[in-house]
Amino acid sequence: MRRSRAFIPTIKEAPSDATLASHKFLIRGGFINTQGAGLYNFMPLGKIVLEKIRAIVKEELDAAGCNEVQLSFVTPIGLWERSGRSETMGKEMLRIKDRHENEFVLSPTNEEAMVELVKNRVTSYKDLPINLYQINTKFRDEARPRYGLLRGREFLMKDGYSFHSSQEDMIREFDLMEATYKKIFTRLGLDFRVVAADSGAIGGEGSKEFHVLANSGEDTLVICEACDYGANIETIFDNEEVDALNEKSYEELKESKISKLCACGAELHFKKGIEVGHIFQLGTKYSSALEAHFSDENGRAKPFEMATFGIGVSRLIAAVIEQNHDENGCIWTKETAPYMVNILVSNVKDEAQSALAEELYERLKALHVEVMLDDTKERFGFKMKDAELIGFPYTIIIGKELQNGLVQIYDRKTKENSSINRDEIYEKIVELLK
RNA sequence: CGGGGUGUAGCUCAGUAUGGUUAGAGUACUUGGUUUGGGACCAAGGGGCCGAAGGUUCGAGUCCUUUCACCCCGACCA
Repeated sequence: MRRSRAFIPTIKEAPSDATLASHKFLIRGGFINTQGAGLYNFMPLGKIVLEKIRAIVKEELDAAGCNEVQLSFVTPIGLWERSGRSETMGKEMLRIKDRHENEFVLSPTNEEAMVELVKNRVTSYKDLPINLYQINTKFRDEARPRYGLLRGREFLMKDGYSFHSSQEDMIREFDLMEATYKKIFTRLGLDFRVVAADSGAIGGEGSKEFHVLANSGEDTLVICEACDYGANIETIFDNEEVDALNEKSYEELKESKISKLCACGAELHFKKGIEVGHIFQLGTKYSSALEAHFSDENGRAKPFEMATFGIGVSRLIAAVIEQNHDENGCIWTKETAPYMVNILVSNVKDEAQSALAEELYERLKALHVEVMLDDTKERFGFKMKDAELIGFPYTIIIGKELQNGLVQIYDRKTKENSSINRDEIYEKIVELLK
């Protein structure tokens, strides 16, 4: 993409309401803009990142044997009345009426709809197990949306549901999804932890959360560095005790509770996390309520054993930036960067600079490298600041050193600026991208 | 949903206690010139139903009423 043709409205000042780095930089960098409270538009850069994350989620789930579907976003209220969640989820569900005064809900999650989809279509134990997922818009009418993409009302989430003939098989799938989620977050280049969690409004027994570690995280995690143990603090302490923790008088709580939690006995640490994934063992809660049955080996009707699996896809965009940024802007990981390479022409009026940039641009495009050519007439400093704000992993600087036969590669993460002979730059950048 | 706050240029904000020329600054944008390796400088421009609706007044960005939106603290939550 040529910068001169791209719609990337970067701005110098962040909106006054943005407090988090991800919120500020995603807006300043022209990735997203605010449509209303908790509502965001994805502009070209944001859309590219969103699609990249979505693609990785899909690839790994498909590889694990899941089936992608797409459910309607608007659902009849009756669906929610049958499960009882019309009551229990309350105002979190946004209700609307059509011209006939029929009531509908903008789906906040889809257990009911997915059970209805499978009910009477999967009727035998021979058809099980089955794992269905979708990556689709959700709407939760949060009492107080905030923090940009981290807590919007409308968001993109992957929600998956598996159906089984036995609890053992459901647990097998649960473990498979845990492993799959680890692959996904590892590919995204994130530092994350899996912790024991509360099941909350979704219901169910065993549940694990996946947290991206970041100081701005809303959740507090108790983590053992020696073994795999980790838990959301909500599972260990009640609210009063959590308040006590915030006042740093937690030594006694630690003595009384935490010390008994970790089998290996090593020291436990508190860390802040952003929840980006949550997997639940549901059992038969929804299949029973909605009378979704299959026939077992003896011809007896049984409700499906179920599990459910969520990933906050749009939230992940913000999580990547919360974990990877500096004072100048975004630092994308290799799998999330909207463009891997930015070719910066310091002075577009200099024919030698432009010619080399054009040549490199065409060669990299031919290799299917995601490359931006900054061919705008801005000054060098402006372009550098812009490149840092957007967060291209590599910027090839073609500027005044070209008269000495040199160009530079600026590494966004390390901030190193290394000079390369102009004849070696193509091979060098291809090497870096491997 | 409780408590607090803010709506004035694309963005960040002055101006509102005490009503009174043609509503301001910075930034962004346009044009010209000078610059040219870290968000340049000079000059000249364009851009506002002062959130909306009523009201008081000779006169309202400013006062009154209603309403909408947004933000912050809490409670709640992927």
